[in-house]
Amino acid sequence: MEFSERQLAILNAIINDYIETAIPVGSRTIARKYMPNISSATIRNEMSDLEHMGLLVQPHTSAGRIPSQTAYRMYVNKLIDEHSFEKAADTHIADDFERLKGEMLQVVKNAAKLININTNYTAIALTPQLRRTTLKRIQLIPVAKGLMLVVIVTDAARVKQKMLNIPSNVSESLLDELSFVISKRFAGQAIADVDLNLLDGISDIRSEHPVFCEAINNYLSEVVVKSDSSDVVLEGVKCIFDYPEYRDISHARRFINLLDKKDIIQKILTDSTRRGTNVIISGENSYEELQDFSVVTTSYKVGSRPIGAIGVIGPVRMNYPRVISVLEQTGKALSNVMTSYINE
Amino acid sequence: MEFSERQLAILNAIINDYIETAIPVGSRTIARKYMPNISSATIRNEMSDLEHMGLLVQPHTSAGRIPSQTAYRMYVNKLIDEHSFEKAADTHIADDFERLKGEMLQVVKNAAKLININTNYTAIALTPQLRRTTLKRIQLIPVAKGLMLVVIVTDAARVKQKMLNIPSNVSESLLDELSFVISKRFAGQAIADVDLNLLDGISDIRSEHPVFCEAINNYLSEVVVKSDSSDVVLEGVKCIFDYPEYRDISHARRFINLLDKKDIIQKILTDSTRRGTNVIISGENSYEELQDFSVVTTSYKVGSRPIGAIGVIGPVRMNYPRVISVLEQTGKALSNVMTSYINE
DNA sequence: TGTTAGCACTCATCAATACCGAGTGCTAAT
DNA sequence: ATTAGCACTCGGTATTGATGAGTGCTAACA
Repeated sequence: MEFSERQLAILNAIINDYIETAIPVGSRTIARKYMPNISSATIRNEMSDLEHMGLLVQPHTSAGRIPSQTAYRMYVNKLIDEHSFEKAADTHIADDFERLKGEMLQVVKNAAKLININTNYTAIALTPQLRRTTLKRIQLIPVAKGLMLVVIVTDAARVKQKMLNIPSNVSESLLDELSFVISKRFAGQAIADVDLNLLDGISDIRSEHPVFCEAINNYLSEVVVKSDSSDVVLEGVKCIFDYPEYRDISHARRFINLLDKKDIIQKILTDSTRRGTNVIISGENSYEELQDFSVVTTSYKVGSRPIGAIGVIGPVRMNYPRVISVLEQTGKALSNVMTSYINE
Repeated sequence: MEFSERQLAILNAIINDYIETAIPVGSRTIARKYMPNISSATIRNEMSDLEHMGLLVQPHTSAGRIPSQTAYRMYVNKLIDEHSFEKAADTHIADDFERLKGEMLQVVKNAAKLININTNYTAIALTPQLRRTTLKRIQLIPVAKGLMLVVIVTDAARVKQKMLNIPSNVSESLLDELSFVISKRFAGQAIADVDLNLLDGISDIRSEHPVFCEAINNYLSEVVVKSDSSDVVLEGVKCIFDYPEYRDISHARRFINLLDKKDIIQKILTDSTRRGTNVIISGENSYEELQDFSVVTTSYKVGSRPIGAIGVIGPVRMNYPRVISVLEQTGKALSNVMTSYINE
């Protein structure tokens, strides 16, 4: 598809105006605000053409036009190609991070809060994923007869724990010993590679408590594969009410429903962990649940290894340049913190 | 204040009807649905009296009446006095819990989910509070140069962790040794009582690394005092949209705002941890933020020691009998799980 | 003296109606 | 190719009137 300079200018003007005001924009508005030296009639003709090309949509006759999903897509692609979002947000994110070191979960929550404040959209985030981290230490702690707590600590200072049933003849000292041996043998390796069967010198334990060893192995492989929905962080849900498209209660309802289903958010964030910055407009392609919302995400890393993702969710009419800029800045700062824990 | 039998019956009818329908109820409705053998005119007279006593409110002339805050209070007090809520909810909560054992955080989340499903109001919960639990184990884990992770495990199988800065001359083996010594010395005691200064045989460590020991002590006393907002669990936010009073966007907005400020929820739940079942109607007394909402909470325990709280938040026109019943059942089941971890 | 029928009055809600204004498409003139 | 002009569309808002649920009061009744 080919566009004239002027068509592009008009399209851009419409997108920007609509993002700002949420009101369908008409030809006179464009003429007055953006291009005073051509008449509204001319713009009308161009707009008509743009509509036939599928870039503009008219909610009803005698209303102005709004950008189509395709138009947003073009706009965002150009934005990313030209890196023209970079100057869009002048924040103190990097500085703010300096004061916010702490346990990983908290760091990610703080990141979400910063994103929320700087964009005024609902921030979403995924805490560091175990699959992409290495083991620091494992601790098996007796809790009650037949019950123990497994605590896994990773290089990203992430802690994950779970209760496991154990045979009642497993002694406390055995748990201690095993904790020590496993931690020693597998420290620094990917969680996915931890496997009791590879452990020398405990064949007696293995043969005496096969069920027990099996249970630990199972948990380890499970914890690596399944990021559960409790890994999702939300911040600033209330922000949607600031946007007129959610005046209508049914829209607001769909939004809250979406956020209530953490597994969808988790899936989106997990997907985008491997992808770097990513924009999903109105749930394009997959994600029917995201109809009428846009999601922008980016990943954060330890070194060059992506371990989690942050993002925002909001109306399709989103301030993409600002959002992308804020996310990239935050992602970078977050990666720095994560990495510094490990490489120092 | 004195009431006739009939006045009480009428008041009760109004409350029940309004809870069910959310429509101001008029004299004819009462006559038709609840007391067909007296005329609407008589009921009108009684209602007029009840209004003068401050138990009914008229949204505007020529509308029916709705119960006042005082009326709800009376109603709830009677409910609790007479234990007449007990038959209000026939659930499978206790059974459902059987299948849901796991790590504490997850158990509490599941409890919240059950409450939400069984009441259709937004469930809130506070995870087990460290101040009220005893130490199981403490682990100091080196994460980077000058940085360690403190992991505290309690008898309620709750895990809490934080990053702490440490002097760079503190060695890995020292951390290991200290972990072992502290755990051994203080296991089974209240977290609040853990104090490195009471520890024999480490005076050399104390004198060599005073800052370091201080930091640990500080963190321990801090973690006990401050339940932070990350201890709050929410489930089923979307439910408010099922109730007509939140059709109005501004009400919905206030609700979401409230939930977004976790610290208020946390405060309410912390307060009610020591109180057993507790009903706050329209934020009576304290809590201005709760204007127009009601909160019902109950605590859960290890043995007889309350360690956390669960509850619901919803419209003042709430189905109190059912909610109280569900909460008490869930609280009991939750307490059983918590206690069983420890006493077996 | 408590209860009830009857009636005038109030007011939210809803449907019908008209009007305004922003916007379009088309045509003819420049 | 551009623009001025004009008829037409249609959502939003304001107005009006009818409807009905509800009240308060009074007078009659048991």
